[in-house]
Amino acid sequence: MTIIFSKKCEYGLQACLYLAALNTMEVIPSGEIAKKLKIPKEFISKILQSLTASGLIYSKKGKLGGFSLAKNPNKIKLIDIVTAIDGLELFERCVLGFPNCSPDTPCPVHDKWGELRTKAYQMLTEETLDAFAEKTLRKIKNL
Amino acid sequence: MTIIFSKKCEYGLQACLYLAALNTMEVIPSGEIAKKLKIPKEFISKILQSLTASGLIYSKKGKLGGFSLAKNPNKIKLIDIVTAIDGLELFERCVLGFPNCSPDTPCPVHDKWGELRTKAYQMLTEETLDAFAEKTLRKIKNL
DNA sequence: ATTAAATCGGATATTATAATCTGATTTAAT
DNA sequence: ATTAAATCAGATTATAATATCCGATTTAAT
Ligand code: FES
Ligand code: FES
Repeated sequence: MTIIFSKKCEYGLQACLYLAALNTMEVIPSGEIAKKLKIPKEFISKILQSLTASGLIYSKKGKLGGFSLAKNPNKIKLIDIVTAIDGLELFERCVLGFPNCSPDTPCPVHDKWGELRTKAYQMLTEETLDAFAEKTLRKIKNL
Repeated sequence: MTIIFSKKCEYGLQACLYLAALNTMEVIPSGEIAKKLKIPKEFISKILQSLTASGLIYSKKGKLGGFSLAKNPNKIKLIDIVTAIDGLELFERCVLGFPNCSPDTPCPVHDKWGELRTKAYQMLTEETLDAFAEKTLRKIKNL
């Protein structure tokens, strides 16, 4: 096994990308999100609830309720979702599992790995959700 | 949560790096490896057993038994250990969890992520265990 | 031969993640 | 008012990863 992000986080990222791609202020019920992304409805529901608590997602209760992004997609970055769900451990931990990942106590691959995870962090940081709309829609079409 | 390699794989990598750093052909009992790396003895024992089955590790049974690398450290790469324990899923899977990661059906970060994981693969591939000996010993000293 | 110390195989326990279920509440339409 | 469809909170289940335990076997030294 090998994971970058937990399933929770993967689904959270997918759902936020999807909501951003829809480019609407209307709320979308979790059932529809689950159907479009082909992921379990109850699970994505829970995840969106927690993102609502984090303030990234807005939710509307009751009939005609659902979820939408809490702010403009050009204000949300992938790293925000990762931080809210998985945290930033990935960018602080030794890739070989040794304790105390730091330049002072480097493991044999610390330098190379440090570069890569910095770039991964940049990948999640430099663009906002609106930049991904087209590619998201194209990817979702093929599910 | 966020993982690159499973604990199994992390410990396997650590143990192989340690055995390589010792630069000896003598076998080392799992108890000593566990003590030096501060990891659970029973667990690393199992992991080394499976690596023995994979042919990366040599094991000697009975009193004065233990484990050593099955070949010269300059013939073993980190990727060999990763492949044996976690497999190569990390380098084939979509980082956002979408199905069908390929240039034909790219997710929004496919291109950037593809570059990074290629470099991660290189990191695990281009050097052999002997190259890591010094740094390994220095890291282990601080545990 | 006996003992001690190790791997080995298989089962078991523990913990974390993933997924589902249940019932309460909210809200819009009839 | 009643109904329908949604979020929400909390409990529960299922599955996988992590860790430990036990008994058998192997091997070296006494
Ligand atoms: S110590 Fe291993 S990646 Fe930093
Ligand atoms: S499709 Fe997402 S990384 Fe390739």
